[in-house]
Amino acid sequence: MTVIVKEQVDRKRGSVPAYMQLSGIIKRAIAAGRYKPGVRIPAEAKLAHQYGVSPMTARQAVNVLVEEGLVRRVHGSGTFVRKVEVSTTSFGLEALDNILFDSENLKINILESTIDRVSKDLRDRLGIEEKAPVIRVSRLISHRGAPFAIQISYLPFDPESPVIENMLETTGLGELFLTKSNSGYKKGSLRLYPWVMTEKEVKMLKSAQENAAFKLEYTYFDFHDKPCIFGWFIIPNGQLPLTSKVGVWNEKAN
Amino acid sequence: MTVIVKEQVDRKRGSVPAYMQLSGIIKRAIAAGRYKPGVRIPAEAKLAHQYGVSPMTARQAVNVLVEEGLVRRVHGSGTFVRKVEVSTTSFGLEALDNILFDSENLKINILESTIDRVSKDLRDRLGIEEKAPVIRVSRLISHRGAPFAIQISYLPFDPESPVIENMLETTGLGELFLTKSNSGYKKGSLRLYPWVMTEKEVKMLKSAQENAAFKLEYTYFDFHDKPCIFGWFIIPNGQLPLTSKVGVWNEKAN
DNA sequence: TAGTGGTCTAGACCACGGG
DNA sequence: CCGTGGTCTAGACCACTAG
Repeated sequence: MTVIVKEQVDRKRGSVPAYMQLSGIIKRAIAAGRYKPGVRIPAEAKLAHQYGVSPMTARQAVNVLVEEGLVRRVHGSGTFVRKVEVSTTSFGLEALDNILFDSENLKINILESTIDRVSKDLRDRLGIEEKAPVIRVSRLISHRGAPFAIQISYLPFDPESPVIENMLETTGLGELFLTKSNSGYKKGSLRLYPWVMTEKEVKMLKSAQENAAFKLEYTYFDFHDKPCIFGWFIIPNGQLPLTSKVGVWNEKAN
Repeated sequence: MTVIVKEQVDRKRGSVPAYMQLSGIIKRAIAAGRYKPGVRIPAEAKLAHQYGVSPMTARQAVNVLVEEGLVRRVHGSGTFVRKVEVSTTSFGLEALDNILFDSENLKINILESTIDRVSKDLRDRLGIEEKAPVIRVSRLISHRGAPFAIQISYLPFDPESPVIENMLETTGLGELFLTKSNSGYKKGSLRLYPWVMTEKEVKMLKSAQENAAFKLEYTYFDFHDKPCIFGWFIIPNGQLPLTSKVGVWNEKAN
């Protein structure tokens, strides 16, 4: 006969926090199928009482599961186990960040740098007036000696700002979007597309076999909500792993 | 002379929760550039005292900003305003979900359905033994009358399970991954690639001008951690908007 | 050692949902 | 109405960082 011993929360000093232990207990119940998708898990007050913790601590435990996308709170009615579906998926750009901030292994070549009067569409994106000039810079970004991506950026030309020199001086991508005259951005908006590279792009990026790529388009705004840089990266397939996990992956760890 | 009146937290019943008001106050300070990237915001205890709320409430206010990626907590040293960078970006698949669960406007055509002995690579992904047979189903998914995506899925063939009928019966994608013999998945792993469509794919999806697409690959696991479905979607460019916002976008709203 | 965030208590009342 | 989650209190002690 198998005796199921109810898991307890261990309150010794130096142990894993109580709320993490409790969230682990619930997570294991979900992973084992004891709490099935769609069913309600015990109320927070009940969890608190059963495991001898305070309501706030029980709540914090449930918060962990909410943030992991495992359960959904419904005010007034309960907390329910979610189905494992596409919905909770999200892809982060940490991988891109790791490369862009790895300044030691990063090399940036300016391919072209021009001042142009550009299309209406582009002026709209940058929020600038009638036929004002715009700087266009295209760069080849290499990482660990291999071509990694192409970057195009557009920004309004301001004769009073030493922006061009800064743009051209940029060696680390930590400051890629940053210039000395700008202490940062207030906000940004990004969009990801699939992209078929042109022959020229394939050649520059030396990805001979492959012409599928991501196009990552960005617009960043200053503290007056004025768009001040617009552009995109072309990143060949294989350079930027976009992965995501859903459901219960770490039920063992507390 | 301009008098700056310090914002207060309004504690009337029925008003916005105190922690949301306080997070809004801090957010506006960041948006206005009063708290610049890299600098420390006031300690939680200080916030609690200054705005007349309890420490837990002040903490909850800061939690909001942490979740929005605006600040970073450093244990023992403080909470700091983050730069607006690529790092905090993440792309969600809600848009895909909205289509896949919009069963009224969804139509699914089985293009092909076969039982094969497949390559070692594929058997490894499905965690099955030596040359065991595998079901392959390819579907054309249409939404509001227009082709939306192609889906390929592989799953182990089990003669004792009525899986094939279920797969073929599937009309709504809510149950696309689900079969009657399966109450759900424990976990899943997804990966997004750029993809250049073949002529055949372009023809089926009627996206004449365009052959750039996303390839969304998935593996889902049952409650024994056994991979039980593997496959991918081919989604032409323009069908699946992947967007993300970083930085301060809603400083007005509390 | 002083100051920070991290955890936790033992309650309270409110807002919401469904019977 | 009752049970649920949502907000909130007024503290406590611990863990960590930096001077």
